[in-house]
Order: sequence, then structure tokens, then C-alpha cells
Amino acid sequence: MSKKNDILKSALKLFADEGFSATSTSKIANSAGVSEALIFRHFKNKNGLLEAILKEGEEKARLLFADIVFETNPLKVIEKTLELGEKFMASKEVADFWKLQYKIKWELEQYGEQKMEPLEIALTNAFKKLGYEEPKREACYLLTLMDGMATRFFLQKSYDLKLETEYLRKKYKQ
Amino acid sequence: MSKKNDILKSALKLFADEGFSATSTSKIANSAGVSEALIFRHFKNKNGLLEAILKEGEEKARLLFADIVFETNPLKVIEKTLELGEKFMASKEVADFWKLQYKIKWELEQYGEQKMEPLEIALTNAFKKLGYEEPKREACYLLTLMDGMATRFFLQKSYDLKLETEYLRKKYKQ
Amino acid sequence: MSKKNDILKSALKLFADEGFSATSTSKIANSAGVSEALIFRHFKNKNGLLEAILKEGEEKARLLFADIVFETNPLKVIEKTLELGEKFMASKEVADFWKLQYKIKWELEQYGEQKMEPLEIALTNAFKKLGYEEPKREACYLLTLMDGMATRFFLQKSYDLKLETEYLRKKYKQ
Amino acid sequence: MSKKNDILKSALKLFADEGFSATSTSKIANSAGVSEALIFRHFKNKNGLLEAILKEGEEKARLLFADIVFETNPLKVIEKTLELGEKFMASKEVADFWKLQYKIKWELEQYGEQKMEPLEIALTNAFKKLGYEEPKREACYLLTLMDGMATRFFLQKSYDLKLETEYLRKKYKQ
DNA sequence: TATGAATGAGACTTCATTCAT
DNA sequence: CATGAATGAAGTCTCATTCAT
Repeated sequence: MSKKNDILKSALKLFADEGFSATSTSKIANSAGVSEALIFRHFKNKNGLLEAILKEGEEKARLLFADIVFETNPLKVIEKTLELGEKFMASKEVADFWKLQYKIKWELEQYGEQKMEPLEIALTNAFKKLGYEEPKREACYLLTLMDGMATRFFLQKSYDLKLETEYLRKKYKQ
Repeated sequence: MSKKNDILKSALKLFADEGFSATSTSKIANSAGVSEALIFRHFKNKNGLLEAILKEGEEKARLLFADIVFETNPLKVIEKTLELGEKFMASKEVADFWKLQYKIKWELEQYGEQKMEPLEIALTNAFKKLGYEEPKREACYLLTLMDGMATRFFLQKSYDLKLETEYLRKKYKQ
Repeated sequence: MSKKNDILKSALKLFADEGFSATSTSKIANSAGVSEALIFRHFKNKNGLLEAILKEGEEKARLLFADIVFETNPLKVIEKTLELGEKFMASKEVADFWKLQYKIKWELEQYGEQKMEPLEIALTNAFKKLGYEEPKREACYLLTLMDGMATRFFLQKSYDLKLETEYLRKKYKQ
Repeated sequence: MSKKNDILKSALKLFADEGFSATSTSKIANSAGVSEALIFRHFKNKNGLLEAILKEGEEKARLLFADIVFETNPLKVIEKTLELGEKFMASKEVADFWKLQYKIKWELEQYGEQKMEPLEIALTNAFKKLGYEEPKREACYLLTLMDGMATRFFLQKSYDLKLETEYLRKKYKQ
């Protein structure tokens, strides 16, 4: 794999573990086994590196969401949304990626609403079809809950994401 | 007000707005209108300053939680928990304090579970009294949801905390 | 003498000898026997250091020019202007200061016309009193010549400023 | 035109505008539309590039001076010398070349006396023929003046080289 | 001839912290 | 209690240059 990729991988891991500000470019270079200067040659500056990582991530997220957005069965839309959380745990790298997303949200105070919009619309439609009185609100409610679950999952070691997802699943099956 | 307090206030605001790592002691000193050295005289080092802020905060949180913990009417326990969120917005300083709590959680990856334990126990008891099948799980569920609501409130400008709380309230009244 | 002054002195010497761009802040710190950080504490950045030196210089120049500007005898105005050149050589530090002025002019392409204006006006008046047909032009001519003499004096080792000044003096006595 | 020439042209412009130290090889490569490595292939290093530019320039200067040096009519020698200044303005590229000459003089503190010697000798002879008492001094005087005029022309936007040359011409016609 | 990838050295600057007063 | 002077270490980034292709 190319050195540029090594940098991206190391940076993702370090940003996710220690935060953007707290991770120095020299630490990234060290961990990637490249010279510090190479980071700047490839990404212009530290922010450029972050942006490259986030852009890569947006693509991944789009793919993940696409599966939900194009689902027509409302029950399946909800089910697939619930499964999203469990996908966080698929691999160390995927988990790092999502952890970074949340960490960055807090560090830079950008919520990135537009990224979630298609998902919210899909959920709103699903709840509408299922006869919910306030489908838009319920969609927001579920997504907010999932933000909470992510918070717990990444920050509270004792949190059991699977069990909690199961409980939520039951609620929506009533 | 004392200079020590000026420092605490400025640091709270800056840590909450820009994060701990990204806030330099010189910025704090500047914003507080004191010399940088005074920070170190009062708090030993930058970490000491953070700890002082967090300790101050724990007290405030304890007070806030006490009201809920000693409540015996289960419906009121839930209602008061829901009201907690709206208290975030009471004043700029209170909001900053809570924002900092969340920011620090993500920056230092300490969830501080023990702080929330009394609240979780109180909620568990309340749900038990109300005949919920899995009261402990429901308590965790509600607190997780509130973490999500906090995330949205602090990071997503368009989020309407009052409306969402209202929706949640209705759910628990069914 | 204060460390701040040591920095100014070292910087003046180095900027004058090697140019602004080619002189690193670490070289200045070394030569002044202080930490590099102190430069930034006192002058904000490398440009601030240059500005401080130039501002100090403007004062010196103003004093030097004042003597000429308030002279009423036209012959003496010219004589004192001619003497200006010889004052470049008064001491190593004064010479460094004037060398820096010229070096900076070329490096940053700022001529600083307004600094010379009072002198040009004084000379124009002197030549008018002496009956020159184009006094303003003659003033400009003399000052331009002195720029040339400075160029030679600072850059051409074999240039004998005293002899050349003597020759010029004769010209104006005709 | 060859890429080697593109580099020379861009470097001349940039060195003349921003100085040698302040111009990075990457800026030159960028502005010339070539890779940075090509500069080093053609000129070994940054200094080699400067030397190539200066050598190219020496040739141009030699040609310019030759016309004066081989002139036998003393009045024409003076007239042609005066015209030299106006030739600075012939084209942007010629002006850049002369600006660079002066800039480099100041940046590297090399006056390059030997380049001017033939001109000085020619002028000395001319003034001798015209009966000046100190012909060598007068030659030096005129050349110094022209250095002053160059300084003004390149650094002082409001300087009117043509008018000043005209004034000088009158002086020598008296 | 021409380039893209790569780098060691060093540039400017900021940081948290100490100390004398 | 409060500050201004001072600094070592580290931070981000640029520089001239090399090398494989």
C-alpha cells in the first residue's frame, strides 16, 4: 500500500484515539513510518489531512446509508437503521472511523446535518407509512437516540450495544 | 469577584467552546484579564485548572440530581429527569458547563459513569414501581436518549430541544 | 542593558549584514544570547522585530534631519546635507543602521518617500533662495546622488566617501 | 521556447521582484510550469540558477557598454551613458534584469566593480578630452549618480526617470 | 529530458511552565 | 496575591535537494 495511505490510516487511528488537536503531525509521521514533510506534500496541511479522512468517510457513510434509503418496506428501513449501530463494531478500522466522526463533531462543533438528511427522510417516510402521528418527529427521535447510543458505546466501556439495540428493537415491534 | 474566579469563568467558556487541548493558557489569561503566571499559582498546571472546573461542576450536578434522587413519586422522577435537559438552557454559563462535560468526555474518553449512577438507580426504581418489565434497561434507555439530545442540542443549531422533550413527555404519559 | 535591547542590537547587525530573509530568528537569538522564544514574546513575530528596529531608526533619522530642516541659511542647509553622508561612518552601529535602511528598501521595495520629504522641502527652499532655476529638481538631484553615494559606500569596498563628498562640496561652492 | 528558458525567465522575474533568499525553488517551478526537480537537473542547485541568470546578464551588459566604450567623441560617450538609464525601461524583462542586478548587489553585498571598469575608463577619457580638472573623479561622480537614479527608479514609484535624465543632460551641456 | 515521491534540516511560532520580584 | 521576564520543548510547515523511473 502507498505511503499516502499509510498516513491516512495512522492519522485516522490517532485522531480517533487522541483527538485532532492533541495529535501532532510528527506523531502521525512516526506511526506511519514516513517523514513528517510527506504529510504536508500530500495534504498541504494538518487540516487538509483531516479533510481527506473525512471525505473518505463520507463516501463510506453514503454507501452505508444508500442501502437504507432505497429500501421500500418501512419495517425494514427501521430494522436496517437499528443495525447501523452494530455495524460500528464490524472492525477496529470502521469503529475508529465512526469514533472520529463523533470526536470531530465535538471538537469542531460541526454537526454535519446534511449528511444525515437522506436517512432522516427515509425514516420519516417509513413512520408515515406505518401510521405514526408525527413521523418526522419520530425519525428525529430515533436518530437522536442512536447518537446517544454511539456516545455510550464509544465512551462507556461497560455499555452493551447489542443488548440495548435488542431492547429498542422490541419497542418498535410492539 | 476574585481573579481566581475570573480565571475559572474564562477557562470554562473557552474549554467549552474550543476544547481543552485547543485552548492555551495564554488565551485563558488574556480573556480573564490576568497574567498567565496567576493560573499556575492558583491551579498548579493546566490540568489542575480543568480539574477545578470539573469539581465545581460535580457539585452543581449533585445538587441537580439530588432533587430527583430523593423524589418518591415515580412519575415525578421521570418528569424531573426530562426537565433536566431544559435546564441546560437556563443560562449561557450553565450551558457552557454542560457542553464542557460532554466535550471533555469525548476529548479524554472518560464517561464518568459513577456520576450518573444515583440517577440511574432512581430511574430504575421509578420504572419498577410503574411496572415496567425491564426497569434497569428502560432507565439506561432514557439516559442514553438524553445523551443523544444533549449531543444534538449542543452541536446542531437547528435542534429544538423543547419540542423534542415535549414529544418524549407524551411517550411516557401513554 | 536589557535582553530586549540585546535582541534589537543583534538583529540590527544581522539584518544589515545578511538581509532580513536570510537571517533566521534562531541566529538572532544565538547571537544575542537569549532563547528564541523571547524574540516572539517581545516582538510578536519576525516582522514585528524588523518594525521595531525601523521605528527606532526613524526616530534617529528624524533627529538627524531636524538639524537641517530648521536651518535658515541656505548654504548651510546644503553643507549639512553633504555632511549627512559622513555621519554614516560615525560608528559601526550607525553604519549598520543605515545599511539596513537601504537593504530593506531593496528587499521589501518600500522607498519610504515620506521620510525624506521634509529634507527635500528644506533643500528646495535653499536652492530657491540661492536663485536656482529649478530648485525642486535640484533638490531631488542632490538626494538621488546621495542615494548613489550610499550604494557605493556600503557595497564597494574601494569607495572613498570622504574624497567624493569633497568633490561634491566644491561643485556646490562654484 | 524550451523549459530551461521558462525556468530562467520565471526565476529572473521572481528574484527581481522578491529577492533571491525569499524566492523558493518551488515557487519558481510553479511559475514556470515545470517540476521542481527540473531546476536541479539543469542548474545543479539554486545558486547555479542565479549564476546562470547573472552570466546571461553580463553578456547583455557587455553589449550595452561596448557601444559606449568604442565611442571616440567624448560628448557622445557622456550622452550614451545618460541614455543607459532610459534603456532600463525598454521592456519589462530588461527592467527586471537590471532590478535583479541591484537587488543582488544588496543581498549578497557584491558590487561587481570590474564589470563597470571599462565604462569608468571610457568616461574618464571623455572628461579628460573635455578638459575637466579631475576627470577620474567626474567619471566616478556620474556613475554614482546613475546608481542613485537606478535606486530611485526601481524603488520609488513616483520617480520620473526621463525628466531627471533631461535635467542631468542640461547640466552636462553647460 | 522530465517528473513525482520522498526527505533531513531548519524555518517561524506557540506552549506550558518557572522564577525573581 | 500578582506579574513580567524568561525558557526548553514541541508544534506546524517550508526549504533545497535526491532518487527512481
